[in-house]
Amino acid sequence: MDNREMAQVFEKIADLLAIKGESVYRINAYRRAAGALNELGQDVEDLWREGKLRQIPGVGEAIAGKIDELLRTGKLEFYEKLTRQVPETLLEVLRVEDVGPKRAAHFWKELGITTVDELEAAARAGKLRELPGMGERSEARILESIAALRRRQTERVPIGRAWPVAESFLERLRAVPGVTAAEAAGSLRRWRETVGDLDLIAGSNDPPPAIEAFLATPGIRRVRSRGETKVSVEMEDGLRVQLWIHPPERFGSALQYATGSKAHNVRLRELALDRGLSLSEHGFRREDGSEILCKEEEAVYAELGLPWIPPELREDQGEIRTALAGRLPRLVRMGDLKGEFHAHSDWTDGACSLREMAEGACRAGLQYLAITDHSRSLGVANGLTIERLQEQRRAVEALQEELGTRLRLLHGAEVEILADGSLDYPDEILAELDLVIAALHSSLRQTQARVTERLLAAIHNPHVDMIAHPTGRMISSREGANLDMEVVLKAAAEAGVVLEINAHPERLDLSDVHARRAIALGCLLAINSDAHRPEHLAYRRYGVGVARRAWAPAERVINTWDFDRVMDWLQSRG
DNA sequence: GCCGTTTTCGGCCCGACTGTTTTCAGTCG
Repeated sequence: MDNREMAQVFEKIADLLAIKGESVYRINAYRRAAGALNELGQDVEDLWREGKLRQIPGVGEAIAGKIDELLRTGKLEFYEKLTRQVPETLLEVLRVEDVGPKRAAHFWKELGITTVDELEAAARAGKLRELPGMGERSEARILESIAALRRRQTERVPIGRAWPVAESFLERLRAVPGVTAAEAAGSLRRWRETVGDLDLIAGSNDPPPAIEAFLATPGIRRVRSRGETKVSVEMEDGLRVQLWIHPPERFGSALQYATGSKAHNVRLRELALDRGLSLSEHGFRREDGSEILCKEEEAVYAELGLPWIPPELREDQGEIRTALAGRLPRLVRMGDLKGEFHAHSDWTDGACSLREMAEGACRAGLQYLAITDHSRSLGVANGLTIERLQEQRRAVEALQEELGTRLRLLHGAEVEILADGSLDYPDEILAELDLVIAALHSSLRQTQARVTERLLAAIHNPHVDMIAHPTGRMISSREGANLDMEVVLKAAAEAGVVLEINAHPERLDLSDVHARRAIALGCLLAINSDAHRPEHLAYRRYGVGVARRAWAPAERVINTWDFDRVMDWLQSRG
């Protein structure tokens, strides 16, 4: 049982306890433990073997005991007992918007409803409106929510789709007279790999025109709620977008609050309470009731004796302690990236010529670009035979002649790690390349032992400089290989092989959690677009988001290095 | 159920919006 599966068990326990009407604090304890497991960065089973479960924040005696039982037996008697008391299918009912634990319990106990289908039938039959606290409108609202739930393909949307939608709203809002600022908040601003919905904050003393502009944005299916200062809509594809409008003098407090994460904000509130202040989206309130307004987010942190903390770190993963100690890293920024190490051309499955890719890199302000087309075994991508690879090298050299010093080209390849762990080109061919990226594209479903062994073999090949998208996952569609990541990261650190953060928004592989662990273990990282056309170079911003969430200092990301330093490094590898 | 430079018990964030209510409960973030 991996961390994610175990976290899901604890999330379910929390929901079932909520339906039972248990103490919210007990419920939250399970949610916190689930969150901690998701953010752990290493296999919980390793900590378990070392007897270190209690070191996980939010895991005490009781939950440690449950983790132990789950790992020993694969089952949990406590969970099974709960599901005998509360039907497990009610968890599905909770996913309906506007139905929380209280209503779910109510519907179940009064009407025997245990599934979404039964809830829908009851609503259509006009039975919900008869319950106390319910009425016709609540019933209609629940029917709408059920329809919206069925339209939504997935609960969370990849960040690569979310940002462009957010930007279309923000652009309109910023053009409204009286709007002093408009920013994305929530998990989008923290650059999580997927977001549940979009949270936007605007500063204005005159909300109505801002709300009008917001509602005039194309693609809205329906308005979910609309108040004086807050409005919420659902897009055609089910994505939810909400806007809060605050007076400009409170914009910083509002943005800080809405950016979260919840756990981060709870910690900040504790710090505020220590200072006799209470903190909310409206700002600080002193004990005498007077207010401290924060126009800028920096002021919120300054009031608590903290430097501004980058949103990507706000996950309650030690950022506040580190900030108090003045030890926050100088995180890598988009503007730090000087080169791209992973790009394709029409020699394989790219859409554009070498020259078009090079021009794109120049427009993106890059100093250097590595052409790394696919190797011969990747037939679907028209992988390069040795002859074509060598022909391509001459073409790259010719293009370099033309480009002069505008852009430095590297000739490399994205070389298949074959099912037996060997590489797709012989060593003497690899030795001719400026840069060798090894990658898994096939046989991802092998056992953990086998697929890990393949990757280790690649890492130990002296010609391999970098590993592309280590797990091969696709966020919306495919689980990655079941790697023993701890072993892989340690081997990469030891061999000096760079691990890619593939910036394609469907990959983001390494993930934030694994990248952070990689940094802790001493690995070097690269942020690569894996561009198949020049516009894909813009994906790098998503990779930067992942790297920042991993606490990556610029120094550890080799794209921040000058071309000369990159060449020195490659030569030192032989 | 967890946690501790306010330690082993007593805290654990808080406001907007909606709908059903004449003052509040539920949900959400």
